[in-house]
Amino acid sequence: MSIIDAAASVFCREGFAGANIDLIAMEAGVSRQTIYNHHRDKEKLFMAVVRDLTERCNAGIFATFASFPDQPRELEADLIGFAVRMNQNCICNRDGRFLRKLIQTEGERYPELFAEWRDQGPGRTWPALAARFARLAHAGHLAVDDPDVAARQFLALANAELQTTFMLGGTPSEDEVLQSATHGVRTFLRAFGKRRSAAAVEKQALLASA
Amino acid sequence: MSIIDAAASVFCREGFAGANIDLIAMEAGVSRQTIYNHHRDKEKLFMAVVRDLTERCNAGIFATFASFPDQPRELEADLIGFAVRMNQNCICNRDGRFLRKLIQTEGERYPELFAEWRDQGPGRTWPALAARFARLAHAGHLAVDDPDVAARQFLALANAELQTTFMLGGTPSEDEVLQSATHGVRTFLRAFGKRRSAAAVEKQALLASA
DNA sequence: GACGAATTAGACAAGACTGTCTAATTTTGT
DNA sequence: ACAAAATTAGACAGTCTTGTCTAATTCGTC
Repeated sequence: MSIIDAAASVFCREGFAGANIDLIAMEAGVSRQTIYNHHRDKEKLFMAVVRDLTERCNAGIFATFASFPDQPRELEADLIGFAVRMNQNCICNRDGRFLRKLIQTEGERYPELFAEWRDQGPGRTWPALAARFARLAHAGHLAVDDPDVAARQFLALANAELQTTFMLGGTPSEDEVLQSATHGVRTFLRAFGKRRSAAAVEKQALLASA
Repeated sequence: MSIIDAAASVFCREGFAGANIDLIAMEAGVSRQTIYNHHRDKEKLFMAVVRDLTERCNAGIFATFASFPDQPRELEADLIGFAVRMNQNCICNRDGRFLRKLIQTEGERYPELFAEWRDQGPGRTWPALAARFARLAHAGHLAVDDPDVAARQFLALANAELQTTFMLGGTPSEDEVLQSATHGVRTFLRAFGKRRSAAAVEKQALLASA
């Protein structure tokens, strides 16, 4: 395991103050001196960890965005799939859990560092997701007035049933993720989905059975 | 400030490992020895803090539940008001912020303590809120199939726009809370509200003006 | 005012951690 | 194979923290 990975793990478990450099060195399989060679001190190491996690999470998020159903076949199923992927690849995975915890626990102590995270993370990802929903609405698949609000509500709904688990730092099971996403997307579509005419439904049923 | 209050404040700011008993004593305006007299050691003090916060938060939550619009006059406005009160009195206030942070930062370290919190907190409040929505649906004001899901989604929607602020431990402004609640309740009602007939709307308008 | 209980300041031992230093060893590039 | 660079183990000083102890002081109650 790399120094940064080991440090992320220990900082998350023990908090900044409780993290022990010797322990990080042990978990990373290097000597303490090597850590001090690469990163001047504990604080610099911590900042490197947050930067690394932010970058990796962003990469994961944008990769997942690429699978957004811009041209949905089955809107509900496609959005549920997207919500599940979002959860599994960006929110419930190691990097996501670690970054969330570090921001929650140490965010107030490092204002400028987390201002950077805010700009690079949510500041870039929310508009990108909102743009997807705007396109979906423009293509006539959704009745959305404010895409920014819709994007936030989409994820809030998809995660609605996972909050308690997230609180304690746990990882929801695949089933829980699927359940929450399914319920969330259904509610989302009850609010923003376009009622299809009876004719359209019949036509689709015919196409599906053919 | 009482010992427990000062301890809550310091534990939140610094984390368990980083919290300094001398600092807690100073902020509480007592000597360190007095703290050791009342609470055997740092860990016992920490547990007392979590228990106290859980109790106070629960009290606030149930007090706020009492203002749930069981017989709504204006469903949207009433639910927005409830969502705002929930946020201001239970989630954004001192106790709510502190308890959330302590659970997020130290939850994994004290499994049995936080199992207790889970039972006493979410385990009691979620069913209570779900029962309110079930009654509202039964009275014909909502079209809800699963009240538990609806309750979770209601709060998730009401807080959808406050997540980033919560992450960093900040307190959203009154305006932000109102905005988020308004958007959230509107979406909630688009999903679960019953379309009123034109006649019903006219009748209600007449009653209101009378 | 007097007596018992609670509180205080301060010293203290024991332990933990950070960050530095050194000298030896290993790895890397050529 | 050799030289430069990186890594290692271990010791070390300095600082901080917890939890205990003691003796003096204050507080509450009668």
